[in-house]
Amino acid sequence: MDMPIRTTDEVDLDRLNTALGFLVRLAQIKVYEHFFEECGERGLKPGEFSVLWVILHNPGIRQSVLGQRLMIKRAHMTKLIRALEDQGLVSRRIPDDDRRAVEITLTPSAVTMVQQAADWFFAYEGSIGSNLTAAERQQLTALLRKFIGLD
Amino acid sequence: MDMPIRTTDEVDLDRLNTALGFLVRLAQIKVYEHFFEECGERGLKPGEFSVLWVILHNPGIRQSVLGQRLMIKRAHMTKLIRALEDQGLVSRRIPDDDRRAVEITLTPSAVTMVQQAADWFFAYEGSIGSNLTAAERQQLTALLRKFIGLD
DNA sequence: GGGAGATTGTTTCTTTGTAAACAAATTTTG
DNA sequence: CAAAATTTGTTTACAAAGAAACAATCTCCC
Repeated sequence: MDMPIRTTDEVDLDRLNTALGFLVRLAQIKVYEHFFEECGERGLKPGEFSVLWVILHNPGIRQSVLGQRLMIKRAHMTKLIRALEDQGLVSRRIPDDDRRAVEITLTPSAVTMVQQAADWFFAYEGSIGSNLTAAERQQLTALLRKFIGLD
Repeated sequence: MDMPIRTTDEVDLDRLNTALGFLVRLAQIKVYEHFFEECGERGLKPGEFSVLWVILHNPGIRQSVLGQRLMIKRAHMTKLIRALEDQGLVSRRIPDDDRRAVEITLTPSAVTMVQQAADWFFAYEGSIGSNLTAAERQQLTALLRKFIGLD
């Protein structure tokens, strides 16, 4: 009778070892855990920051377009924007030429706040993948961009 | 007054373009969407399959070890295993040498089921990243493995 | 041996995100 | 032009996943 597995590195993943979807999921979880270790106390989550950052760089962007680019579903986007509005960070405007749509802008105070948050956010982003060499890191970034279709 | 953004590819992501954590998140969402397009009707989700697959290859594995390897939190693992048990796919055994732990095994019917599911699951896994060349795909896999610390 | 602390799993509560049904406005098409 | 189909955002209901508190067991150390 063989010994059952007791420790993590004994575990045999077999074909899962080279399954791209599986590896991406693990990478995503690792990134998230790493974020909350380092920036958990900052009060701004990765999703919130990226939404604010994109609005900063694309003032008046429509909710639907923002959602498409960040791959956030409409139903969820509504809640995110609503919460940001409640915090006084964004304002919504219904354009005349399409009264279904909503155009989103940062409030003046949010502009400075996001610019300051960018300091620690991108410092954190840079610290991800520190077990890779600079070349590997850049290669991984490029491959992910191509994989996602962001080129 | 400049025109607000109307279409997805006009959106300026600025520094987010090379932010590894952000790209990983997008990749993960893309994988998930792709999975449900192709395999949504199969009745077995990626998380469930990977749990069953790892139990198949590591019979008697402990719940905690399984969770560590797949990066699934204990609280969530309890629910997953419970659901699989309710479907008659796994059985739980409390070992004599540590009566806190739970050892998990596939039921005989689950063994054949998982082996069959592996056909379409890994076919799907192989279809991920079809916009990459074979070399790029392999490179991405290797980099992700190193990034995760799976070597 | 026995108490302090760690590990393992469970339960409960909350957060995050999705799905489906809906309403309003716009576009398409016959 | 008017009916049909589509787009956009919201609401409601639900599923997936994590956090914290807890109970049971085990380990360590005196």
